[in-house]
Amino acid sequence: MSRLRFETMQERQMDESRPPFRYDARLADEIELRWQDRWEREGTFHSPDPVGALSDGFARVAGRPKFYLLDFFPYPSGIGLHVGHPLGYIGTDVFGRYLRMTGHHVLHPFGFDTFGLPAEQYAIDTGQHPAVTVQHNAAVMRRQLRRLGLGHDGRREILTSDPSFYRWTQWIFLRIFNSWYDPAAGPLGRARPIAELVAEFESGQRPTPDGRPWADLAAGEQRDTIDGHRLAYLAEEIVNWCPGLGTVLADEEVTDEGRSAVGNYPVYRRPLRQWMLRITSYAERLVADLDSLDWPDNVKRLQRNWIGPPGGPYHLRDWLFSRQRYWGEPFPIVYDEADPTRPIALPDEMLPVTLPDMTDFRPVPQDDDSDPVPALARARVGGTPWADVTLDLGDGPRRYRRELNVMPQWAGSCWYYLRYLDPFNDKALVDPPLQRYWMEPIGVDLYVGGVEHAVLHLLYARFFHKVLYDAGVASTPEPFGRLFNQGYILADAFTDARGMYVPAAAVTRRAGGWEYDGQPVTRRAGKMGKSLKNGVSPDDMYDAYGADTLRLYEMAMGPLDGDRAWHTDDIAGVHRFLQRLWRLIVDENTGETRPPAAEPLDPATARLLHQTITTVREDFAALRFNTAIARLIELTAHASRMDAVPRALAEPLVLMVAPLAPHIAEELWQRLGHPASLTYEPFPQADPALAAQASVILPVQVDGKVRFTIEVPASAGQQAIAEALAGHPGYPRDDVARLVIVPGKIVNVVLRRPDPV
RNA sequence: GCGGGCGUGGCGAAAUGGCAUACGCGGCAGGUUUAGGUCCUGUUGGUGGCGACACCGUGGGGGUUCAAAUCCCCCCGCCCGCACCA
Repeated sequence: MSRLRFETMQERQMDESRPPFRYDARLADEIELRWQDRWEREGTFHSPDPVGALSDGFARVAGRPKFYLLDFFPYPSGIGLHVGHPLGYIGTDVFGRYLRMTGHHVLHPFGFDTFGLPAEQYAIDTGQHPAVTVQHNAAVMRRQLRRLGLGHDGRREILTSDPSFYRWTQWIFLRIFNSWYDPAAGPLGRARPIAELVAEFESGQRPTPDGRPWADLAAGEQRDTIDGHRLAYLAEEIVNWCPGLGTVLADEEVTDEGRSAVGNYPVYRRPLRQWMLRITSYAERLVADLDSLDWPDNVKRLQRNWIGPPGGPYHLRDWLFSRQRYWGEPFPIVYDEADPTRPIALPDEMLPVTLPDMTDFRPVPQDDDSDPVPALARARVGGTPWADVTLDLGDGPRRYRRELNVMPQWAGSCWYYLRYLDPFNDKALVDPPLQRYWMEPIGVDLYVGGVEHAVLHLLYARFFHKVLYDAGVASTPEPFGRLFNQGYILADAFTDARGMYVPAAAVTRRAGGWEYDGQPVTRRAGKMGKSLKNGVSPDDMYDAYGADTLRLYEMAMGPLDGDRAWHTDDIAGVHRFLQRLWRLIVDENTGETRPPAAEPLDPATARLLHQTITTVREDFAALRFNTAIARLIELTAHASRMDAVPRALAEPLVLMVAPLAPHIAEELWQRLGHPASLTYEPFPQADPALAAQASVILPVQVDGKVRFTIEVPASAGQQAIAEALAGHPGYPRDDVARLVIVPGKIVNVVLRRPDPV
């Protein structure tokens, strides 16, 4: 193969020149698996709640400020991860570990969005049931992410397709269905229970649309009036109906010729009766409350543009909330056989409405002029249609017909962050004290994910949250106080003379170009993936370098919010850094811990250490992991030049590396004599007195060009610097028109201009 | 078209008004090694010079300032979003 061919154990044993205890992939693998086991065994990343089922151990962290750290959860792909996927997860893990070491009580949960089209499509493609494939795929991802050493509280993991979860998605739908928006309540209005609207009509406090007394309206008219106010309602909506595929399609799935992109079937624009959510009622609040959020400006702008200009012509339309597919949340709605168009909400006690098991759940092609048939129309339970059900809704057992649409992909992701707070609660969506403890005052303290969800997911989740806020379930007006968009990992792709992609891993760098199999190839930029043959598996990186090196490399590539190009060759740099760090503390020939020197730090080392602590703290706090790594590499290089590393340097260095490369740091920390995990060890504090320079070297410019430098006491002010300058032989004293002195920074000597002739 | 963003060594990048290129890759030289690889040390923007140095240099042009990669204007190039769609 290529440069990505990894050394075998046999080859390693033949290599006698390599020190046996050098930090390499083999040693990293052993260290990492051992610490991952220990973290799991000790529940290192379990975050105790103040009350309830997960409150054990809360006393230990009771005084700490809480921090709710959250990743956009993924849908579990069947293909497995490439190294681009976990970039954001590594970033939040590094940050979470830093927060724990700076005295925060961190909640960092993780879960999977397992309902929806990607999961259903994968199941269809592989001929298996989605309930099976999502479990399998989640297990694959769970293993790959665990191998990265991510510090999640695994007890809180949720899957949106789990009935114990989607029971509450249905419960939220019922809150929406049983609410109406009162624009007169408060400055921008709020949602109120539908029962209060009924009471206002009945008492005459609120006039009916045509002015007749409420009691004079027929029962059906009363129902239609009420239903017309609900935040969830049925309406005729123009959709892309593709009979050939048996489903409605998104605009993107329809070609310019009006046919389906898949299969090239005709697509018809036609009105169909669909569930809608009245998100437009919240438009003004969704715009106004953006001002309170610490979000990237471009995401706020996208949301504002999406919702529309302020003050009335809102373009935003209500949210089409039903799908004709199988793999989604059933609606908790039935229809009376005698009145089949008016929806009836099920009571909370009848939740969850579980999705029936179906062996053939694929959409079925239809005739051109037929209506779409939801997949659930074919579901049968014990020989009878799942749709037909006998229920007692208060007036004795009657026959009803179930709603056959399911909710869209987005439903579960609109509120999952609340369920992490109380995942086992079967009495409530979330226990109010837990909701208040973790969410107040700004909601999730940091939410990290890709910018591709800048509009829809974040807008829909804000809408759900505001409904829950109006209903008194959520106590903050917004779900996500701070948002951060991590960048994407791109990778070089290469094409040969015929324009065909060649495996990027087997391309080698040549002076002035690139070659594959002895032939020159052309480099092209592209997203990492199968089609460009440039995917890199994290498993290969573990085999070649270990997880700590992979983490460090991804964090060192550049700013977390920027796109960056993957270059496997560059990993060697951070791997060498970890090898040097290891060698400071471990004798790579014997495997013995080198006894750290006991003497105090020399002033220059102390100064560098404390300056490094200062900047690394600032960098971590601002998610600038790339520059933090540069400072730590410099400090390690300095330590490498010492005969023996004093404990007072080795320990803070290991602690500062720990958020980035936690496994090797734990191992070294233990070898330095600390039996407990360093997860909750205080992050080093800088001593300003030790960080201070006695003197500084100031560059002296003459007319803007640096000519020489002077050394002055660090505390020197304008006067002292001017005096030091006057004594320097390079100072052009007779021609100075102006002297600009910026203490601690620079001096600029402005010369007199010769008189124009 | 409209809106937004970006442009710095061979490459990823750092510097947000104050010595441009920290840190890493790659390159070059040396050490270790039978050799290659690994590892270690030094060096590495361009041009000129033996050299101390000098000049040029952050896409191009102009401006503000003692001082501009950074702030302003114009131009060029590239990227993203543009409405119910996962």
